[in-house]
Amino acid sequence: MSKTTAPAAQRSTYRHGDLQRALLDAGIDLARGGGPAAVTLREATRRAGVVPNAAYRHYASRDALLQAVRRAALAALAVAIEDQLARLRTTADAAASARASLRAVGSGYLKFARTEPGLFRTAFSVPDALQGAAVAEKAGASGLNPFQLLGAALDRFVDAGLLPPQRRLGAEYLAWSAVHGLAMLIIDGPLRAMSPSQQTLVLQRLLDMVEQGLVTPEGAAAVTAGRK
Amino acid sequence: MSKTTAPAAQRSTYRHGDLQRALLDAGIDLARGGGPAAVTLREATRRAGVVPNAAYRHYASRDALLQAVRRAALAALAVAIEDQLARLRTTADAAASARASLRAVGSGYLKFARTEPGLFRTAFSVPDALQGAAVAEKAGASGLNPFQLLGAALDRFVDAGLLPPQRRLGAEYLAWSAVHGLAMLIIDGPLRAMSPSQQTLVLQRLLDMVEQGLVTPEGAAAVTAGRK
DNA sequence: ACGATATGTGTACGCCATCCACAAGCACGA
DNA sequence: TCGTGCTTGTGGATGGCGTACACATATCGT
Repeated sequence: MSKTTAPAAQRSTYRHGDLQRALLDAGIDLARGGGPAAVTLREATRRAGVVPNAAYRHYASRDALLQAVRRAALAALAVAIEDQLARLRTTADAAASARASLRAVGSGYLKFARTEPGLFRTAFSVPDALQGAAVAEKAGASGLNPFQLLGAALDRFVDAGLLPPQRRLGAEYLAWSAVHGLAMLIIDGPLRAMSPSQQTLVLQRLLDMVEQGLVTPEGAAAVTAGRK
Repeated sequence: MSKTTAPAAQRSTYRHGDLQRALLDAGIDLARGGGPAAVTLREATRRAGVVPNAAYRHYASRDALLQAVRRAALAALAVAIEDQLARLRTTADAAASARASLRAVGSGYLKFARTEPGLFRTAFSVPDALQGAAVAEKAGASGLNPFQLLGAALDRFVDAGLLPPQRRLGAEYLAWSAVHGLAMLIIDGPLRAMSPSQQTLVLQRLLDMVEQGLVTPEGAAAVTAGRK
């Protein structure tokens, strides 16, 4: 009876359907709660109702799973940024809307870091392989990169004539560094204790100064004139 | 013979002398090579020539040891910054020397991040206790904090009349964020692949823009006038 | 000289990643 | 239709890790 026809219950669970996806989801959930250190093969498989070794059919190692979670976290950050961008009302004033979109990117970035610290930390955690020394960069460049979104906001500054193209690259690094650095300092740095309202206020002032650093004197003059 | 007077060799290793320090040194060495994940109680005790549990007489947990290593790494970063500051030639021009010291802090910060990525990552890694949610901030504030050094550089901007005091706090956040963020992006972010020479060039331009963001229009005018 | 205290040892448990051999389901061709 | 072979999950084992508990040994104050 048990030999020729296996019990249906056992057979139904033997094939999971989409274990790869289930493991990834479990990993994301773990990262959300406890950062990269919390995503463990055994717990992920446990949540998927499967034996630990089953994971190896879909991910070469724990680090491979973590890498997938990292990509997902990065994508989630990008979505959060796009959310903020979508909130913007369209305006005819190119300069104003360029500034607005930079602010949207910044606040989306920060909001994600604050509301999903585990995922944020995971997104920027270091793969095991890189811990020691430099490693040849892999392809990557999957769609919807947060930094690309920030770059797009800078494009609008260039289009609006606020930022001369030859200063574009330096401006990009400044904006990346400022926003990312602020998020890091707020997440686990000396700014951790600040209240959320104060944090957004700091972001506002920081972006003011970034703009002041970005905008070429002539551009700034033009804007000031236009504002009056 | 073996009862009344124990053999000297055994007695000499039973008391380690300064195991606490030895464990910390081992931990620092491990962090240097492999980042925070590499500092493990068992390996540290192994290097100190002692059994794993001995560590618990000096550190309450692995995380406690890691915390000590973090503090040491932070102090090492501060030393690297002071090194760069010490290289500066003294000048009468207050404005010029303020700018120079900001640059020194920035390049010290970045140089440390590049030459000691393991320690840098360890310095800013997150204690286990904080991984999930916010936690009441402990005292900390030990001497020689990198961020205090950056603050001191900004003091000189204020003293030189380049930065109005009421903009001081925002300026501090901008400078922190920009420098720290750039270091992060270079260590494990999208700027990892850049050559060191290009990285320092980016730092230069970034600091230019930070200054431009810092300096009040009147101050800038004064400086420009003075330069001519 | 002796007892309290600090420091290191031994043994053990549970969690983890990972390796190997095996079994169960499925897909496709003889 | 019945294999035959590939994919996916299982079982069992190994070694590393943090950590708890009981024990041994050195040192120090009285």
